[in-house]
Amino acid sequence: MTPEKESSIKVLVADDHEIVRQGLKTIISEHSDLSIAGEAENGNQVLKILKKTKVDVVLLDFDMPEKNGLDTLVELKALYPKLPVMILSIFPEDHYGTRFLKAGASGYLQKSSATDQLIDAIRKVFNGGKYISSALTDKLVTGLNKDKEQFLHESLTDREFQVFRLLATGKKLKEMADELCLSINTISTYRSRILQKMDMKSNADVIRYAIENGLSK
Amino acid sequence: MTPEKESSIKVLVADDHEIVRQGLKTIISEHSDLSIAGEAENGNQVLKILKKTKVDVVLLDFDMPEKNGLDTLVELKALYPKLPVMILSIFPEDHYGTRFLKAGASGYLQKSSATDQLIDAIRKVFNGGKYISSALTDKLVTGLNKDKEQFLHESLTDREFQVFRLLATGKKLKEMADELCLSINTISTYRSRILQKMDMKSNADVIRYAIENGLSK
DNA sequence: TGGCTCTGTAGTATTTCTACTACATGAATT
DNA sequence: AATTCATGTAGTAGAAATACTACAGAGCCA
Repeated sequence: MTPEKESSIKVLVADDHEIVRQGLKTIISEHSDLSIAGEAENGNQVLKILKKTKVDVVLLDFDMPEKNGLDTLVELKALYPKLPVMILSIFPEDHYGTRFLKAGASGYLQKSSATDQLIDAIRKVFNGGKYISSALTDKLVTGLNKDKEQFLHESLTDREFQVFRLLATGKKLKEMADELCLSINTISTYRSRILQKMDMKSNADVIRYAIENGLSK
Repeated sequence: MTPEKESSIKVLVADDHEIVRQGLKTIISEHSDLSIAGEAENGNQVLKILKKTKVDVVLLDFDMPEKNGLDTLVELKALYPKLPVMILSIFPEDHYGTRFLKAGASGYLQKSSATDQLIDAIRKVFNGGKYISSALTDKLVTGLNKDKEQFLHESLTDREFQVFRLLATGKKLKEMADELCLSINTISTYRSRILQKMDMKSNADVIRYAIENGLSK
């Protein structure tokens, strides 16, 4: 492990894939102004580490089990409003980016991005800036003036959207309820609201939509 | 980069995520009996590298753009039947594992696996073995001995296929039963047989398969 | 020719889903 | 301040899906 420098930006790496964590650690430790503050497999570990360790920037995987990126982000921002959080995801930013930025993320980066971009992004959010791709910037700018909903799913609330994603992968009510610690009936209510908002009739429509719009793989 | 040793196992790393490639390279180069033969962002690059370079094992990401893992795997095995290929995926092996093994992969590993498992797997497939989880082994023993069908759905009977198509569009049991003038229970039986034959767990899998294989608009 | 396996079919019992209803907050609007 | 709307949450009852079992005919193979 790179010896921690006093002046370096301390980065907490959170991803459930060990391989990805390894990649991030390697990339970060190759830059002398950055260092690893710690690593976490899920959102709960992130919170635990933050209690004990000084962290300057959190790199948070979107899609973690147990406690996912969005939930973790919300908690994180409640506890540490000033801590910059970068979201990492395998999905294109134009589909999910705005949701995370609204929830307080400082940036959103696809995992397929170049390492240079990652480093840039970390430095930028450390200095209080936001990091978003130019594609997303365009979308935000045009989206503010023009018709708001380019995508049907953008009208969903965060909770609804969580359920939407689970629904799209064919999860059962019970599984979703367990995962989100909610009643089966609550999930079912979300489902109804999703179908209504998106003008759909069945789970199959949701799955199809998710696949066709790259929200599910 | 680690200097290449004459005796080491040369691994080609193929993944569209630079971060993941970096992680894989780091992990591999920490083991003295392994080395990096090259890296590729997509299937075409894999083929290009193989033409010029000696490679002992290919680590292939399931989900690459331009040319995905399965397509690449098939081409690879056609050109280099003896070259061991490990599939890496973010998905649990019980969802997709068998498909890849049927197509000639030497192993299937989730990206969330421990690095030790990755190293074990590479060594094992290099020595001509197969690397699969024990959960998956059970499944295979029951299903793999038969001749491979090019498409999973080809093993369905006509009736089953009719139901398959209806299922894939999200039709309800009652609707299907009416359309085919059969009992709801009969449709349900077909559904079970479809899932069993195609190694699937839910209607969502069917819908996904149908979309991805152009069997559903 | 007897026995297997595959296919087409359906009933029963249980589990899961869904529609409908309800209520508490908090934000927005009048 | 009062009211309305959006959101997060859950209960109940009825509908739908599913698992399990069963059985008959067709074809196969030994």
